Amino acid sequence: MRPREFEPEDALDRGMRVLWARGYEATSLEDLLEAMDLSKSSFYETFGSKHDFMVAALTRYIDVVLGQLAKDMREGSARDAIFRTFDCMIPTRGMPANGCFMQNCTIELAQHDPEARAKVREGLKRLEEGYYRAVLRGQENGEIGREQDARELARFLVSSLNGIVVLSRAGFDRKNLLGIAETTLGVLR
Amino acid sequence: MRPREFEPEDALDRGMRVLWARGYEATSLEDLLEAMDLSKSSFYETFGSKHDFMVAALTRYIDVVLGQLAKDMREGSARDAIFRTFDCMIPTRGMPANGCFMQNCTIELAQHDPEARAKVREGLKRLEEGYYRAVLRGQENGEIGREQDARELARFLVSSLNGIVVLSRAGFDRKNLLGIAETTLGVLR
DNA sequence: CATATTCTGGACCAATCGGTCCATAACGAA
DNA sequence: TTCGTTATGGACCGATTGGTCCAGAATATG
Repeated sequence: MRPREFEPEDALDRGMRVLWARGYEATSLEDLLEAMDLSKSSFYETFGSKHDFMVAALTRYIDVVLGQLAKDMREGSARDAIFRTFDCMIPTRGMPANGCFMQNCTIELAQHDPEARAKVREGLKRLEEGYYRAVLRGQENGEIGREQDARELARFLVSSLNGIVVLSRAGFDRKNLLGIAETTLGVLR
Repeated sequence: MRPREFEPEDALDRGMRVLWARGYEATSLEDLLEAMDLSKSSFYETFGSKHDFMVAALTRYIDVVLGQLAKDMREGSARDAIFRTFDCMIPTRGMPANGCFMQNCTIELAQHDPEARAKVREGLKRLEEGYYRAVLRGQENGEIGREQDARELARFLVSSLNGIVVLSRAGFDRKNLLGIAETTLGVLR
């Protein structure tokens, strides 16, 4: 046996970042190979196809990024926890505003690509669950009123996060985006 | 002089719908020509290039769709007017959820394409102005409290609309999206 | 009807696309 | 060191990409 000369996960991460920044269709295989420092045969041997790779990258993004987001939301003040999810998706000034890879895939692929669509819906569901639990926790400890349905609020937060991320990709200032996030939190009363 | 055999605006509209549904990169010139019922030479003679056409389509979308949206918002109850903008961007069950062409361009193009970026920012600004005026009207006639800054609320509404549209493209039910819209309106108190 | 002008269809182009394949290099096991 | 196995680089593929160009069709004008 001859061992691989690359780490599949590292390569996946590097390739994901390219798809994230440029989009699926606008990224050529050559772009991917260059970023991943891989030969064509290694790429196809390991990942199957460009499309398969995109699905793998999306899966990993949902696991890693959204997993971390949901994990960070599990403790402390519900309002703070929720605000943090917004804060960490808002790019700091000067950083590239790549938005959210899952959102990019939603817009570019979800409507015509069943696999991408399924992944995206799974990711959105996980995000909603994270918010749902945070809202419930907030309602239990009195931070958030019980008049509004926790499920509705969770869906509202998923939508709000996506809205902010869209505007970040359009180049809105961090300051304005944080303002929107605060206005959003105003619903939780 | 020989007269044109097609109506440029009609062709622009038909082509725009294809870009809207499939995205810029995923749409080939052949796709466009077929949808527009045009020959290649007529296309290039009239629109210059695929990229120029996309900019023209985006310009027209902003003028027509967002113009209508802003116009419909100018009268009557501010809350109702704002809600209507959400309602009309939420697809009815069974209809294709193409979302918002400007949003699609934001995600797919704004970061790397300066022209698309400029158009998108102009469109978002116009949308914000529409909401701003509606919020001011609401604050003047007592529908909306004066505690919150109208500009902040306008930006929040732009963001919220975009969030809902993203979820619509992900396949969320109209019922849930309307629920999100109502929760959003709850901020206007 | 003749002519000048403009529009159209499609041949044609180089470049690039995603993907396959194989000779060879590089390693683990013996 | 030899052998068997696997990973790698790159040649190669047909299809498609966006774009150019021109011969000829169609029409307004005189």
